[in-house]
Amino acid sequence: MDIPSKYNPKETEEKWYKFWEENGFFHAEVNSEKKPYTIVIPPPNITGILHMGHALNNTIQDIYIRFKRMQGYETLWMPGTDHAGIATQNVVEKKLRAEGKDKESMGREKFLDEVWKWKEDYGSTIITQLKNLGCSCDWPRTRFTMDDGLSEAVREVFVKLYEKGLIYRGNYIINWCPRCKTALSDEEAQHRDVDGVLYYIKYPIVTKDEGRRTKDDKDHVVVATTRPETMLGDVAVCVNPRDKRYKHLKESSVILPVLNRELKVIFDSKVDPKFGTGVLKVTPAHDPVDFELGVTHGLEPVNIMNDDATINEAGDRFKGMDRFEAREAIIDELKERDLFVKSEPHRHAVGHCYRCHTMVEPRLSKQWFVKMKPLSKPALQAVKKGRIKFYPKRWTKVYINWMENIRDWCISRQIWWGHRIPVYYCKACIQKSQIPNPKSQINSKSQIPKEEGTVVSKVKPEKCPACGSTELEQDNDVLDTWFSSWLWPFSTMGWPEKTKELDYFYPTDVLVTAQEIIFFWVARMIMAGMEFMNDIPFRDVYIHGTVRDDTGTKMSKSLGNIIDPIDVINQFGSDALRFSIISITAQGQDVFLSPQKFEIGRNFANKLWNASRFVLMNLKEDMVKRDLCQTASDPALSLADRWILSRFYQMLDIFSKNLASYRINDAANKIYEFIWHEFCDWYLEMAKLTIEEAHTQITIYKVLEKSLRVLHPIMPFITEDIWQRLPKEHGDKSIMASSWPHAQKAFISKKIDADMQLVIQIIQAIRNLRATWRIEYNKDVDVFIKAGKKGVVSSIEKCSTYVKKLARVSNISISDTVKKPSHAALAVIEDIEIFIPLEGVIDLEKEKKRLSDKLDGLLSELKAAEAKLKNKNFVSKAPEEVVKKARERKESISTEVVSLRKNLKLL
RNA sequence: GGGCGGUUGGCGCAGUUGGUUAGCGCGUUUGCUUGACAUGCAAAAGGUCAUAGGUUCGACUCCUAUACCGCCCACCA
Repeated sequence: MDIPSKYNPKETEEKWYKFWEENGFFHAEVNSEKKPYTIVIPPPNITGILHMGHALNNTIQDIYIRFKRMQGYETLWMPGTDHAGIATQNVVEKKLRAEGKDKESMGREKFLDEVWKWKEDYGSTIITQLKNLGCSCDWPRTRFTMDDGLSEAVREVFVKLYEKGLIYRGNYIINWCPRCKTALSDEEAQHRDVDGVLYYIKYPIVTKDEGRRTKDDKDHVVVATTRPETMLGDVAVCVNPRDKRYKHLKESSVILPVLNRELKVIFDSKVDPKFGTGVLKVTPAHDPVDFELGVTHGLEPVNIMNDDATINEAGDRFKGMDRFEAREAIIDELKERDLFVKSEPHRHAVGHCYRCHTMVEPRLSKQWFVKMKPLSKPALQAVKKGRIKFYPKRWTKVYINWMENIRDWCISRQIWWGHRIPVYYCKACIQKSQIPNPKSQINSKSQIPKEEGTVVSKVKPEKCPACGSTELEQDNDVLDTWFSSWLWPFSTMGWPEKTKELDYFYPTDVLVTAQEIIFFWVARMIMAGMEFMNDIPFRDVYIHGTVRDDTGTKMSKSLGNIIDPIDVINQFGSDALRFSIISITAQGQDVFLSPQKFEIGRNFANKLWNASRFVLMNLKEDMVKRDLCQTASDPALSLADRWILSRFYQMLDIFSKNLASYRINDAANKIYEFIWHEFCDWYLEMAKLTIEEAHTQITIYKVLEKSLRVLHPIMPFITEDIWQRLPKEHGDKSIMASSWPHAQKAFISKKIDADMQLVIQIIQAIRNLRATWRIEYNKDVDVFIKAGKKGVVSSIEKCSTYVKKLARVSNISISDTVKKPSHAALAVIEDIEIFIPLEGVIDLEKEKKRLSDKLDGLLSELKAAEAKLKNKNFVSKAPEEVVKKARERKESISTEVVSLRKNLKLL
């Protein structure tokens, strides 16, 4: 049988991937004969390129898909990408800017054409890369969140939720990214600790009743703020009603410095007297707490910022300045007017845009929201009742905690790329209607009144249902990308149509994802599944760790600490990447990567390749086409044969159990251990003795062939390549279409394991003696074994050929009563004694001399070490570490002396 | 402020319900080009499992506290 001496991953991977894809092995169809097994891919975004997180995530999914496929399930792995509204728009805008164009002058239609064109050109990079990784996705079913079908699902959901009163439009404080110029959801604003400054500013007091002022009262209050520029929008100052320090302010108002506006003093328990000075400036348009205060105290918000966070006309002479510029300018002015008290460093968490990392601005604006509380209830129940299980379990608590404190979801985005909100406004009706005063509606239980002149519809209505006007305009905003992703498990299968796919493949079996995405996606998918499918979207959620570099920092493009999976694939091969990353990722733990970690997989692939080469070089085709079960009863089977079969079936059992409990690294390491340290290190070496014989031929073939099948989900390419070179006793065209090995408990024998264990221990003991006594590696020795009480004479005798071969022994004498030969080396295993007579094997005199020379050297070293430690100056003055080391050194010398003396005695 | 994770030989990590000798990879030392493999083989050195208590016949494993590192969530301006 023909096999190259070097494994070439690149060539192999291309060849077999093409073979699998062309032969339709990835494709799943509704099949009533088989049970379905479904995974939906967490859709990567079209601007993305494959990173290590993807590599880990998709390797895990591919392992399960291949495993279940071999177990006879109809496996669907649904692939796709998401349109990543903000990210993609940013990328295309940047590209256009480089070409001297901008989206405003192009207009919406033309700009969107450009984005679609960009998507055609670059949007499938990641798909190609997933193929390089070996992913066996059902590519003909590939979906995109802006496909017609999925867009239809989005509109359907919007209308349904609106009609149920779960979608509303309102004026609230939202997170605003001044760079992307759009609203963000709470999840999209990522809190990061920032070294800020807390500024203390005087607000002069205007007292209506001068007579009530005492002499001690100051003529101002001091307000502490981290964002002085927002004072342009102040409408009040607020203190805690129980704060005695500020009782005198009851009838007063204060003057807003800089703008000289008169501000009310209000009292509210929301203010923490312990923070700053206990006086809060109230800026309803630019802070969520202040907004709430504004609502309860009936204050009209003053919006001071444009959409790019520059100051608008409400900021008077600061108009046009950037928010940070304005901050400086205001502080300067306050200092000039002696209204500035002090500033102190203040570390606090500030939201940042998750797409461009710009500091987000809390901003009052009119947006669309989803009311989440009603949706969260069934989703919470599904997890609490155990219908959906998290692995590792601890994420359950994180999920429940978030769900129980869920807040309304801001879903409108002021960008163009995405699903345009299916809402139409009738110009005539809107003019007639009054926009209601903002009330604190977030999480409120009351029904939200629908605005007049607003038509929510999947298709553009011909005319306004109220007044009949045809002047209808669609909302300019688009929906949050996650508003389409949360429907993914069913929208990809044709929902809202009742398709046979949905019926068969839904709910899916497992969702594999990273922790960052639990709130963005997992939680919302569960809510959507319960609401629209009336069923859970998946049964298991496996949360794997985050991929970090070897210093523990999260890998990210901006930090430049990326290890590109494609580089690793080019250098070591996809199998090596897959095996390595799986093997070092313990369940749910973060994984720290460095380039050399991928050598694990490369070396393993090399080992497997060479072992297979050895087998193929020695295999006789006509001898292996036999049934293993028939062979099992063959008395000719040797101890080694029986042992490796016993070990294989134990490994198989543990491997499957580990996969079932999402302990994938354990599974990977189990097969690694088996192939390398049992099959190669021991079985192949022993099999060399009887390689011509039928029992060895069949065993070696079966164990290799089955091991390849077990390893295939993790290392699909190399296993396919070797498998194809094996003699064909099976009709399968591909290993990926072959069946998973059946568990055969009958082959597992603890007795066989123990017998072999003894043989291995004896061989290791003899090798150890050979090394310590410096016996030339190719010199055969005689061995005397005194068997202990356990009566192992016959069992050792039976396998003495193994000992002879693997430990280079010419003669073995075993009995219960062997006497210690003179000048013999001794090893002990429990009550078994092993002797090697050294006369004639090594030069005894020379060895004696070598050892006593060494002993002399050690003794003088010991003397010196002892003297050093007796030196009081050294012990008291030298650093503790040094003294400790000296002590340890002394200890190790004395133990060496003891063993050397013992060995000398033997000579 | 709340929650979670980690602390195991020089380095990076496993250790599933508490049970004989705590494993793996890298690195180190020694020997080996042995007809599958030097991306390898053989042998070896190296750990009081962060600290202090507790439960138990028995604790790396369970409980309590402490320390350090890291992550997530959060409207103290």
